[in-house]
Amino acid sequence: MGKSVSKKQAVAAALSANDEESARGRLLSAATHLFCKNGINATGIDAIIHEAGTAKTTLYKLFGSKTNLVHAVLESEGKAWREWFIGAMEQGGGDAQAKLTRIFPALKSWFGEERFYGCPFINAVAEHDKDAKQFRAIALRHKKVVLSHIEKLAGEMGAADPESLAHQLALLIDGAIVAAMVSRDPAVADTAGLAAGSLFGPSKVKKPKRTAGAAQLVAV
Amino acid sequence: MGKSVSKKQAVAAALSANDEESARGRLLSAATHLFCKNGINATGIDAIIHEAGTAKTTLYKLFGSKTNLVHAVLESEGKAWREWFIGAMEQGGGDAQAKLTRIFPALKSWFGEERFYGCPFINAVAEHDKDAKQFRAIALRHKKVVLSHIEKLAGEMGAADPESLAHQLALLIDGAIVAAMVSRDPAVADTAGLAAGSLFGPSKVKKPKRTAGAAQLVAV
DNA sequence: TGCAGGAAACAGACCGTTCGGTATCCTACT
DNA sequence: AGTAGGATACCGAACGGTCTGTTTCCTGCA
Repeated sequence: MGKSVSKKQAVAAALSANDEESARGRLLSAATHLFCKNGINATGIDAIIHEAGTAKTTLYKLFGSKTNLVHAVLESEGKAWREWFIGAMEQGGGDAQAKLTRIFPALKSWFGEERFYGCPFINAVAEHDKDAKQFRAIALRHKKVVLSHIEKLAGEMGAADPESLAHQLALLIDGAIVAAMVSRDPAVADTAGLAAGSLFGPSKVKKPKRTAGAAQLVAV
Repeated sequence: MGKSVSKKQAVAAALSANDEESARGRLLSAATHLFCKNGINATGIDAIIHEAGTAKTTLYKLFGSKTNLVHAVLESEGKAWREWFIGAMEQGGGDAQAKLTRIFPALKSWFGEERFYGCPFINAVAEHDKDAKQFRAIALRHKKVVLSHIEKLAGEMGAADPESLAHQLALLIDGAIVAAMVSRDPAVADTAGLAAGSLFGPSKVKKPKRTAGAAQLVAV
C-alpha cells in the first residue's frame, strides 16, 4: 500500500479510481459488473453496495447519484477497453495490415471471457430512450476513438479509401460483438475476421506491389 | 372469433391481433412502440395502457403479465419484421445475387423511419441478464430464420461457401442495425452494402466464368 | 507514548415514489 | 342477459435517495 506517511494525497492520486481496496474502486468495479451483466435499469443500488461491500452512504458521498455512477462506469470502462483494444492491435509490431488483422483474434479472446457481456455503450443505448442523445453521444465518442485508430492504420496500409474501409471494419466489429453477446459463441469473431480479409484483401490497396496481377490496380 | 356478423368482426378476425381498433391490437402496438423506444425495463404498465387507451384490467385479462406481454410483442414484431425483410429481398425478382443486394437498401429505408429504434431482440438481450438464456434463445430463433433465407440465396448464387457468406452478411446486418441505432445515420447501410459487395463480389463464387446459369443448380 | 480529534467508511432505519399486479364496480353494446 | 372493456382504489415490494449513528484508523500534539 502506501509507501510513505506524508504523501497520502499523492498515493490517493496515483491509485486514483482503480484501487480495488478503496471504496470507490470497489463500487466502480461492482457497478461495472452488474450494469453490464444485468443491465443498468435492472440493477438496484442495493445490489451494487452489496457486491462492493460498502455502505449506501459511501456511494452517494462518492458519486452523488446513480446517474453519475453510470457515467463514471462508462467512462472508466470505455477507457480501459480502448486501451486494451488498441494495445492488442499494436502489440507485436508488424505493418499496418498485420495490426488490423489482429482485431478479430483479439475480440475472440474477449468474447471467450466469462464476464463478456457485450459492449456497454451499445447496451446502454439499447435500454434507454432512443430519442435522447445522452447515451448515444457517449457511445459515439467511444466509437470514434476506435474508428480513428483503425482509419489511421488503414491509411498506413495503403487502402484506396481508408475512411470507408475503417467504417466497414467498424461495422464488422459491432456486428461481431452483438452476435457474440446473443450467441455466446466466440467463433463469430472468426467469421468477422474472414469477412475483414475480403475487405482489405485482394485488390483493395493502392499499391499491390505489382505482384500477381496488374489488373488489381483497378481498385474499388 | 366467429366470422358471423357483418364486416367489422370479419375485419377484426382477418387482422387478428393487429386490429388497431381492438384492445389487444392497441395494447400490442403501444407496448411495441414503448418497449422499443424506451426499453422494456424502463417502460411501466401505466405508460402502455395510457398510450393504448385501455384499462389496466384489460391488459391483465388479455396478457396475464408484463412478461407475457413482452413475449407477445417480440413474437408479433419479429414475425412482422421477418416478413417485411424477406419480402423486401424477394420482391422485384432477379437472381439470387440481385436479391441479396437489396438487403442494405432495404435496411437503409428502415433506418430512416421515424420509429426506428434498433433491433428489439438485440435490445432485449442487452438489457437483461446475459447469463440467462431466455431472451438470447428468442433472439437466436429470430436470427436463424433470417440467416436461413440468406444462406439459401447465397447457395443459389453459387457462393463457394454459402453458410460462411450468410454468416458474414448477418454480421454486417447486425453491425449496421446497431450503428444506425447509435448514430441515427441511415448511411451506415451504404457502408454495409459496400462491404457486402466485397464479400460476394469478385472470386467468391464457385464458377465465376462458366456462366451464369449452370452453377445455380447447385443450390443448398 | 498516549490521547484527542477528525475523516472515511460501515450499518441500517427510513422516506416518498413507482412498480407490477389485483379487486371492485360501472358502462355500452349487441 | 351477457360480455368486453373502462375507471379507479388498492396492495406489497422494490426503487432511488436521505438520515442518524457507530466503527476504524490516521494524524497532531503534549
